[in-house]
Amino acid sequence: MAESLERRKARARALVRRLERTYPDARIALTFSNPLELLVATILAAQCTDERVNQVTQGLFKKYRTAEAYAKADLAALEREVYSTGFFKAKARAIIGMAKDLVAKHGGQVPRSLGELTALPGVGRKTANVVLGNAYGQPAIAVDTHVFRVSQRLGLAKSEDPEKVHDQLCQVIARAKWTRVSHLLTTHGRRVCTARSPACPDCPVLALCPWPGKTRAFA
DNA sequence: ATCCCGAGGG
DNA sequence: CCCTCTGGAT
Repeated sequence: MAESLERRKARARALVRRLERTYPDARIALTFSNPLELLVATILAAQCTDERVNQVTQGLFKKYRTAEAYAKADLAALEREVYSTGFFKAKARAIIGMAKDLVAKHGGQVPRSLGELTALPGVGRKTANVVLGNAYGQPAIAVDTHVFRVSQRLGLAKSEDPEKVHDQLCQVIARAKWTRVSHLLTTHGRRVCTARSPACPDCPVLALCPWPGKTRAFA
């Protein structure tokens, strides 16, 4: 007999309440409210520290201020500029391709719907949801590896498919809380519920956690 | 050595 | 479903 939806929602509420009290300062690490800047910064953030993204974007955002500017950018030059964030060839290509699409199909503006965002080259489900939630104030859960892992361990989602995890989270979390929960789960994943050696003894939701592997890293 | 606030391609 | 792309942190 599977846990009922109402039961799972109640569990999720308890978890979120506790995380909310533990991480009142939880927020997205890349705080660009400008949609284009947030979009570019989020693309650069893949497999890269926030510090380095902030470092690289400082110069980048002075040079490129519009989608048109990125669309006309020299590929080799942009590759050099984003080099230290890793995946530099793919990222530079993605940014230019995305910008060309913004100019050609959206008047140089960053669109506001999930479908339009993910249709942009280089923009996937995670990046699109970051933009929706943090630049446009729409309820949106961005499933990065932290949110995925923490959701699995806390039993908020069961699937191995990130897409389904996203949907299961949306099912169990109140819509108004989506963006906030995204930040809370990411913060918890970075600070405590880490991939390799989770700090279970210090975990604020240990009592609510059904993960079979909990605390064993320290046994 | 292994993983990471991903996405596209085969 | 698998693989690849990359530097950096641990």
